Amino acid sequence: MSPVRRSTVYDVAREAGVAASTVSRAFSDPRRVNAVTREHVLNVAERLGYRPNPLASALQSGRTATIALLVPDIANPHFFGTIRGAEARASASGITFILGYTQESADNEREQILRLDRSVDGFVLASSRMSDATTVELAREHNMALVNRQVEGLPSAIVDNGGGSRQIIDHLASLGHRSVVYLSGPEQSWQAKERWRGLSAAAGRCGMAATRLGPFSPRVAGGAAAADAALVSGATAFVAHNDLLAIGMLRRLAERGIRVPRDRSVVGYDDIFGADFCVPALTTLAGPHEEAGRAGVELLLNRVSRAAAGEAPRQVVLPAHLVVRDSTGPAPD
Amino acid sequence: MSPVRRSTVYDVAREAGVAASTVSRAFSDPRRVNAVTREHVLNVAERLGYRPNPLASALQSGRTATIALLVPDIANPHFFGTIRGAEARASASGITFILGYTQESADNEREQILRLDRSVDGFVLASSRMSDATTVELAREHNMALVNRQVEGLPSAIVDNGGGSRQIIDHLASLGHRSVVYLSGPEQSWQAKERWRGLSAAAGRCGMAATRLGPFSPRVAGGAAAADAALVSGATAFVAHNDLLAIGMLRRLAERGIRVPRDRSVVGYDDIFGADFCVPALTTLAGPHEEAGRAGVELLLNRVSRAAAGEAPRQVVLPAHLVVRDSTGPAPD
DNA sequence: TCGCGCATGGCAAGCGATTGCCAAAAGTTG
DNA sequence: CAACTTTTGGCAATCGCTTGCCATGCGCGA
Repeated sequence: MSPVRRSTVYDVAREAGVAASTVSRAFSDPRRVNAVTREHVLNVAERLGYRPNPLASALQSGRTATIALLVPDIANPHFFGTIRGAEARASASGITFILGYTQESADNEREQILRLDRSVDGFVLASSRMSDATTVELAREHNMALVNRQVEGLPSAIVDNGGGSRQIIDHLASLGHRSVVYLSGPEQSWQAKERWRGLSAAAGRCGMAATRLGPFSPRVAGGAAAADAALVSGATAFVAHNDLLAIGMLRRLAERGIRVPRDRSVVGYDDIFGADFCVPALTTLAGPHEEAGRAGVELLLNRVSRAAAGEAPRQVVLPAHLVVRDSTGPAPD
Repeated sequence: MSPVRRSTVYDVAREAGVAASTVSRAFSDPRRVNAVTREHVLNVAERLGYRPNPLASALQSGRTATIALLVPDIANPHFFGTIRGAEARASASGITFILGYTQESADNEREQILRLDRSVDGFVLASSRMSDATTVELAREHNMALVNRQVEGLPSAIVDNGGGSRQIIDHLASLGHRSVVYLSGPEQSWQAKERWRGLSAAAGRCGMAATRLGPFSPRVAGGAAAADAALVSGATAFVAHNDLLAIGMLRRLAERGIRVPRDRSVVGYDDIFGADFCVPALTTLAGPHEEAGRAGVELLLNRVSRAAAGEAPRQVVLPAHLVVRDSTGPAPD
């Protein structure tokens, strides 16, 4: 492997007949060095195959040009959009992208932040499971932005599932449904709360009965329990915490001989890969999750400059929209 | 954010009444310091909330406790298994995990390796698009392991798609098919070559006609072109480069009124999320991809010690197995 | 001609750990 | 008890870059 000695600022400096500081500035602060000198230094550097050592640079300057994205569950296709968007935005700025997996645990999340602290310039937390208090406290010492979670005083980018839930209710209401049950996700999930808040508020407005069951494991495997519970509830429309759960429910309902959408309607959230080709194709609340990931990184990168300018952190809200497919239909008699 | 001054070895040293070197050793080389002293140092460190700065440590020691996984395409669910496995194995060893996305480009891959070089202890390349020559050359200066790609002299972990392809042919042959067409993936894809090699060899052995078409974009969107081309070929069995392509083909075939599996049979590779609930459910060659990701990291971590012991790099081959679902059936008359 | 300011480059002190080497203390052995 | 080994801790150099501060030289106005 690497028995090769990489060249350093000093090698370049010697070869170019300047001081190391000049080499450093030629790369990082062009205005600080004469254009001719700079050109010369860059040429020599090129010839020697010099690349600045990011570790040494970070150690001295405190800037790592690296960010970390922490997600609760790598297995969940829902996060792929966020991951892609975040990675793309980071690499567009030449920033190294660390992916951390917190296993749906707030402690784990906290631990990763502490561990990575010095190695990154900041964190993007996707669907963070930490309490508001813990989050705020950590934010005092660590640069961070949230995705699909809002906490007072912190920059965040969310897909408006709360508001979007209204679209679900309107859709169901127009199909004649009078009762809906929400199959809830993890208890610490801010999104689960938002979704329920949106659903119950909208249901209230149009006189529809709304109940909540759960929590259920937000995976395909959780669908069986959710479907059974939903059937017992007597509601005609089932809204699942996410598409994985919804797909699992569809499967269970089919097993039990319940016809969707004739007997019951099913709605999910996220519009994940597969939502369009499961059977029946799933009606679901889609959102620009890739965009949210991108925005999360953007907010993080801007945070320091905004704070310096005395501006408040931004809370970006991206619109969600309902994709109507085959899993919803008129309420049964 | 972080106006806080983190404590350093020196703070701990002063507070504990020892030298900084002792503090350092208390953490990294326990045998080198008396058990009582060590305990004391650790207590003081704990009290001061000391955490070693990984950057400073890496700069001096050359060890970063970080690895990078490079994948061609974050959007492809096929890689999720690999990513999960690799992440899990890395974090089990307390190793920071960098995810890089190479956009199916060999140049990009190379550039990332050069860029990250000093920041990581090594690279795991998943389905690398680089030529053997480039790979070997880079491997001289960089610690790396391959997943789903074999190159002479480098450690690798692959899912045996070449061998597994025989299972596909056997399955199709037993259903009476006499001709098969392979809808190929990216030209630089080693896997695509392996799959075709396996298919054509096995087909030859049982007197089945095998042809190859393509390359096609290995995504759902590529399925339409692939399906149309496959139909023209006249073969009764279609083997797609991966499940995404296969799902796209199923969709196109349905549009065109071709019934699967009655009129044609379709097989994919990877058994991705969704392969079991698309319609018809997809027959596909499944493999332990998570395991492959894990093994890739494992090989990387062991590489240095094995090289020191004069052992040759290992080439791990993990078995694939055919999952028969509804997209394959008896050959039409 | 003198003085002043600005552009440019160099010096050297860090950043926070690791580690080779040395010395003192403690333990072993005959 | 002398001589020798082993254990343990400290010193100080080092990893490669950044950056505050100083020195030089030049242009330019008065």
